[in-house]
Amino acid sequence: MKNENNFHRTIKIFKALGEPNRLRIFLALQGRNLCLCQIIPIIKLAPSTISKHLSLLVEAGLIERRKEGKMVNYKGISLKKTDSINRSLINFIKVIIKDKIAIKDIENIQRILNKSKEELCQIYHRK
Amino acid sequence: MKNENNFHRTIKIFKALGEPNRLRIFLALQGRNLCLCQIIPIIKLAPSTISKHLSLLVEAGLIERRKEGKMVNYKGISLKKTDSINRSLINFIKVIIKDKIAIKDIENIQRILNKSKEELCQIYHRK
DNA sequence: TTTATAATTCGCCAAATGACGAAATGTAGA
DNA sequence: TCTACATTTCGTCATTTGGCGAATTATAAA
Repeated sequence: MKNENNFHRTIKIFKALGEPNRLRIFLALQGRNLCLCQIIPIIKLAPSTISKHLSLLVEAGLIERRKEGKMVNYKGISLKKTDSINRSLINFIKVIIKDKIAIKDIENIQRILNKSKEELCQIYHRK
Repeated sequence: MKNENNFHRTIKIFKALGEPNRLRIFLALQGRNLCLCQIIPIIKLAPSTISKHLSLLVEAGLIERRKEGKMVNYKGISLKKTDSINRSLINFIKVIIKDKIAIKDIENIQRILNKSKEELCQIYHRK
């Protein structure tokens, strides 16, 4: 991997993860596939805001976007095909993921996964 | 170390390093002691701006401040007494430090270290 | 092809950020 | 004590960021 762009890529990564709601989204997507409608009840922000956050995380190469029908699934980058910068992020993630806020979010995710995506989408569309 | 504050501490770290000039300052201070007047010719910003950046890095626990007479020396946190978050940062640093921008800054530092601190201070005071 | 709906883009606003120069602070030496 | 000077704090400004709702896009189903 070229070192030339490491600096700018690093800035993007730090900027992306330096915002509390984005860090929470990023941690929620570790080893987990979630679509926008599932992230809304975790982060509790407007769909458009969350969508923007997700785009920034994709831009930084921290999560992956995959379209599936009408829905768009997001997940944390797979650890196998990571470059040296991403690899060094993994330890970081392992530490932060044990944090109170992250744990609370993940508990919340368990509850959300019991509901269908369709049901979750209806909640925010009906208002 | 308590996990409770990891989240907020992580935000502070990412925020601090997500700004190009601060990342450059942070990298310049890895294994190196520099005072404000030495950082000015590297980063080329107003003393007050650099001072503010340094304060943010101190706040995030990424660098240390030590007063020595009229001057204030800064250096990267020592790796020995680091906690788990800092330890996981070290790998990151090792990757970024090889970047073009960081290398250019460090070459510049070599030239600056040949000048006396007094001389460097005079440069920005005379205007 | 029309309709419903999941997500994104757009336009706006308030708050935060990064920059500067001027003023203030603190220390060393005269 | 007075002066010089290294750094920080303060006040201001332009730019960026994060939030929202409305409009748009894209896809699946009717």
